[in-house]
Amino acid sequence: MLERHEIEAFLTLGDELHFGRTAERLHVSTTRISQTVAKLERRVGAALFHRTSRRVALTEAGRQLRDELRPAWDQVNAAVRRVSGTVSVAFVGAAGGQFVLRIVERYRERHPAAEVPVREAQLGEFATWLLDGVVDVALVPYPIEVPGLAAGGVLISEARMLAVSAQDPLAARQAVPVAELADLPVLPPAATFQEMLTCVGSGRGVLPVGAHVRRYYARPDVAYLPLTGADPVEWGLAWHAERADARVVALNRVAHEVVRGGASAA
Amino acid sequence: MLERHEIEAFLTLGDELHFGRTAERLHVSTTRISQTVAKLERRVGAALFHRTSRRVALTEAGRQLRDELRPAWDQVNAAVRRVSGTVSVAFVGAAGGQFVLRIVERYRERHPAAEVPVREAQLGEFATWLLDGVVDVALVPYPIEVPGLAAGGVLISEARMLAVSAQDPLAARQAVPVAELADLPVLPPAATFQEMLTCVGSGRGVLPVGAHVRRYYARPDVAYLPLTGADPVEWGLAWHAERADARVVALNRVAHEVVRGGASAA
DNA sequence: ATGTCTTACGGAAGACGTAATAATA
DNA sequence: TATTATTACGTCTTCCGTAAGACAT
Repeated sequence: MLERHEIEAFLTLGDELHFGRTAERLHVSTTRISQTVAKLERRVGAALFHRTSRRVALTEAGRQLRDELRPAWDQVNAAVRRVSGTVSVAFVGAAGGQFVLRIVERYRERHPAAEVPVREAQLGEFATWLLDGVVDVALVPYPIEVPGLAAGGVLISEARMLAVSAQDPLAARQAVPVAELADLPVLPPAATFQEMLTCVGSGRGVLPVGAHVRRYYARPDVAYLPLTGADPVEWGLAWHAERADARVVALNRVAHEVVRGGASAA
Repeated sequence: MLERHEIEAFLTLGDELHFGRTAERLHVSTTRISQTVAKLERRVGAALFHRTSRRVALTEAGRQLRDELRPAWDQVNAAVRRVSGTVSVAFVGAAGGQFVLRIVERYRERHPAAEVPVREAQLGEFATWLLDGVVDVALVPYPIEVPGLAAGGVLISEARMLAVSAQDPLAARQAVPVAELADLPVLPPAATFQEMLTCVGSGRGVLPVGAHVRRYYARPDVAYLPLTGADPVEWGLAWHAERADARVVALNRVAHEVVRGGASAA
């Protein structure tokens, strides 16, 4: 019945309520949106938008169509994304980005039609992203303690180190036994990792980190010491348990292949 | 992502597993189906059909896509049909057809984009049709005793008459009191109305009918007599209670307007 | 040999953008 | 007057059918 470009023009205009922004999002001219929507209204036989040159609003019929069409159309697109292997991936931290890129590269070789967008997530965000469907998979530090998320198994294991201020007397030592942590001012989680390192650098506390941080977050104000006796930091993929999918298992398999193929943590 | 004609070609070919029949159903050439499906497969990045010049079958990916795409696409079309006012209507009996056509004509005036297919149903069929979604609304004799169906109110009320064989001594009388029915061989329901009238004509029994039957089913072998004292026969619209919809209420309203506007039973 | 899917190619429909116009605040 | 939607029109993609080819039974 309706053509794809009509559906997308209608739904986007229903979101934006503005022909210019709609055209921009759809990478066409505003003219096209105007004509497409007009044609769609003729076809449906009812006005879908009230519009003056100053305001755009959905009519009752438009609201009804949007409410019914949006979920259905989303499902259509989800179906083709799944069959084409399109997966969106997030990573946490700089090293994760490096590693994810290698995984995605290998995955793309096997799914040439798949689009695999990669985004960076902050430590505090990734759980929400996965649960809300912002991304399908994320490379995150284990263990995952969020209910509803599933883990794909450890991919990277790295030594745990301690980030301390370069000014701190600790910085002169070779290593710190893990038992000493109890006596040190360990920083609480913050929104971004750089933020926490800045706190470390200013001497407000210390922070246990993975070994890769030494290389990816080298700073003059922060020193990194081995945390002797500590458990290693482990990384792996995570996803929304109920939305698990042929695509995510495929991506997880590829990730483990990349690891076995000699790729190791930074 | 996918174009309408691609989706329809894919889903139809998934049904038919035959390019020729698919092309026929879609009113295009087989060439088009071949090219469209080929393009779709390139776009998705996976073969959707195994095919030789002798056999067509869905691949695993094709099966998956079909299973996910079909319900989503059906929803898209249902949304469009609802907003455009498209309704499918069935009627029972010849007089019902006349009346339904008048209702539909008026309805179409108000919903110029609506397609309103009209079909005839046999007495024994209409409930199944409504429950299965074969049609959205039906004009049927009341009362409706099928659970799950809703009634739109009496539209037509006509005198009840008795169909008897022209050979029967009864045929000579002016009328039959309803009390006498208990002593007469009333025919049980059969698949079609003509079938039952044939039984009446052959003298196997009598049949209470609505007054319009006298005019629409006049036969030399059947005579119609007033059934004095009997309740009238009532007709009205029926629909699937849970799928009730702006369209069916609109159609029901139009039907009542047509009745009030001076249109009466045959 | 026949039925069936695919490739080659010319024609038509319509999707698209630029420029000019109308309408609102 | 400035912003925004609509109309007019020419271009160009691509959808489509006919005819010929390839393939399987």
